[in-house]
Amino acid sequence: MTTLAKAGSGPDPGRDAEASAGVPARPATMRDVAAVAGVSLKTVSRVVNQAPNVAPDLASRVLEAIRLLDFRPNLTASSLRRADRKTSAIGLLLDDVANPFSSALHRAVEEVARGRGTLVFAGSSDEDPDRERELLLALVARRVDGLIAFPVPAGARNPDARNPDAPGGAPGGAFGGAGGGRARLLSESRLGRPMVVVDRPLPTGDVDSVTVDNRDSSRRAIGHLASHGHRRIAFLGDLRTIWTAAERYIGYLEGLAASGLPLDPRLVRHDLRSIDDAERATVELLGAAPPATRPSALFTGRNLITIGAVRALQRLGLHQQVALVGFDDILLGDLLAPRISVIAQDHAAIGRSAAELLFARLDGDHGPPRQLVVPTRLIPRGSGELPAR
Amino acid sequence: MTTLAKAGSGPDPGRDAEASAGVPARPATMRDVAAVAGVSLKTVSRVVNQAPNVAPDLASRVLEAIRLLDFRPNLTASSLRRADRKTSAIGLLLDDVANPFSSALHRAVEEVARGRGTLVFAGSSDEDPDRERELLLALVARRVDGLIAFPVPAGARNPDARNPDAPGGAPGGAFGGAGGGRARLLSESRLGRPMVVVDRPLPTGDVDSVTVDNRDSSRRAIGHLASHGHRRIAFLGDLRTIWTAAERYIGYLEGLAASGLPLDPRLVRHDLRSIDDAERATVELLGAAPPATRPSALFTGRNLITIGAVRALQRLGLHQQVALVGFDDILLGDLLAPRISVIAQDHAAIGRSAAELLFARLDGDHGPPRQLVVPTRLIPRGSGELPAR
DNA sequence: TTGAAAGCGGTACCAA
DNA sequence: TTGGTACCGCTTTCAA
Repeated sequence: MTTLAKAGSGPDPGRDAEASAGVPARPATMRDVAAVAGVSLKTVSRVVNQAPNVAPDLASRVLEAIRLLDFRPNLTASSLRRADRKTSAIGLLLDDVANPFSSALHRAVEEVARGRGTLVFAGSSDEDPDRERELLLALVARRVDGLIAFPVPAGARNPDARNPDAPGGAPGGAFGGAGGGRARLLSESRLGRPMVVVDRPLPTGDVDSVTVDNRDSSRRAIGHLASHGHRRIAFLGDLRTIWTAAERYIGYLEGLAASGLPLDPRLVRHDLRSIDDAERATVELLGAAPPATRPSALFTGRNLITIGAVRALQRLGLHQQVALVGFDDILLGDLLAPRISVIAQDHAAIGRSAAELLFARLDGDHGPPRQLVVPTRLIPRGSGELPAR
Repeated sequence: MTTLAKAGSGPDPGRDAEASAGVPARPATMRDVAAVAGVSLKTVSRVVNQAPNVAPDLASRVLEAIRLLDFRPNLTASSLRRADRKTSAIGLLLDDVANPFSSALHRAVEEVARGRGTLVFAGSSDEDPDRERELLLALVARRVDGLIAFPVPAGARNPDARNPDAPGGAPGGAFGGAGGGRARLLSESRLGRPMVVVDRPLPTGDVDSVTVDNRDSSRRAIGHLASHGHRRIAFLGDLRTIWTAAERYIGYLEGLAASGLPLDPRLVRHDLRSIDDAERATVELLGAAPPATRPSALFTGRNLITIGAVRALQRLGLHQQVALVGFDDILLGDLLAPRISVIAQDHAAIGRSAAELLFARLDGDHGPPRQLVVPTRLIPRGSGELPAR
């Protein structure tokens, strides 16, 4: 018997359905392969996993059957039984997968994961604690090996209290509560698997994190503007409850102090949440006020704010007069006139570091929590070098 | 006995490990919950799945045990046995998750998936057939319910022939071949699960697809420029082997014809793969040539090309003279001077349509393949309305 | 070197 | 209403 034999445990009614009408056939299993190849299930397993010590003729029979049946291994079934329990999948919880910051980080995480044969589940929290919770539970329900997450700030909005039947991946709604209520899932770190947070650390500080030196780089930005003669530098920032926004503001204050400049509260605008907010605030700062109280330079604390500020400057025709340094690079910032000077975060490095840290944990690193800080880079392109006056 | 009883099948050595040292405990199972609650496994299953007809007191005992053990259902185990076999996960194969087009589409897919309790595996093919294949196999190995993919064009590069031990999710390297060689996996559609392709259809045309009306919108763009008096309109496009690039070029030709303009081959540049390529080509078109043969308007076939063209125009100081319409919107295109007129693709609509189509298939829609076409929008912002001369 | 049997964490089916 | 038992596709253990 040199060719394939339909030997083994007799005819296989399950697979026969394949030949019939357009009904999608059940995918072939190792058992099917074993039956067609006339070997045991275990032998198929050995061939699939490239185990040593399989007779060449048996192996080739199995390979042939695999081809014939279009068999593809079921990793979820295998991970269920395997000793290491790994699903070779990780979860990546971003604020918004479509945000350039997030997607650049995503890409870097993907690269590291790929080198480890791992796939990435990505999701957007929209800074909503309920969405964060829902996603986290769905990820854990699928037994991801680990998690990388932008933690949702504690004070974030929560429009409707607890959706009664949220469409979470897992049925049932009784899980994950450490005594019910709106407990923050992330900080509990009771998810039972390694996690690395990015962009901002958790208040508890007991979780691995990767952030940038927000404070120092903001201080440097102010120093940079001051070195070009600016003495009235405005700050435009996001919600102060957001850790990064708060840090950048502190850096601003430190920068003023270091340059011997006084803080003028009239030059500070917090809580800007959108491009429009920023545009309005910029117009206010520059338009209404008497000339003597106007800023000659702006420090914008986030990319959306930078965009709004640029828009306002252009509208007012002041883009060649008022200097600007923005935190976080903006795409095409080098096509504008003047080109926009920024503090660039290395999103790829952040993602790479986070992924490498996570995989180190998965490899058994049980050391104390690590707080990595990735450096930023001040890119002078023109807008930050406009002289005062 | 009103409180929880450690009844059932006696002591549970597995769970006892939890209390010991810092060793991460095995996650609690339904069996553990059953033992603690003093009920059968099946009753726990009923409670978890919110099945009707469970006595309230039993249910609350189970809930209490769930809380106590921090139990979280294992969806992968459940999907293995469940009749529908659904993993509630889909695969999204993009060219690059960090590309704005892709990530906007990703976000839209995520939203639809979320409404269905489904998570999204995202990956980047980089237009590399080997990466595409690797990702597809990894996705199938995890038994995603369906797939949404940017198909890698047939003629795409393939730097090194078949990596001998690619770190694919699945061990072994004998799968997916329809007879070995570099067979295109996507077009075979032998993955055994529903798939929707986006951006470009498959040559075979037998797979659901969502694209935009590349040809018509390009024709409209040319008509738009012609209506502003332009008679010498240049075309700058990507590789002609890419379907979208080819369609847009045809639209360009049709547009010229419709406006009664001759085709001047000297105004056509194909195979531009990067911002730099486009910048160089634009400089060539406008700089070297004698004035009479220079274009008064540019039609750029892709966002990277548009950026390169803008950069060149600015460098040459021609940005207020030479008109420009670009295919696909560019972020911040409205901050430039002049603001850039574009044919905007509705990436969110593409993603939404693709996801809805996919879920319709998952719901049992067995109709013939559908080829959806999403309309585009010509956004006049200034650069496309500069007059000729 | 090969295979039989148990079992991973759940669900389906049927009996009590 | 509740529980027992087989079993999903695969790996592990151990015997042949």
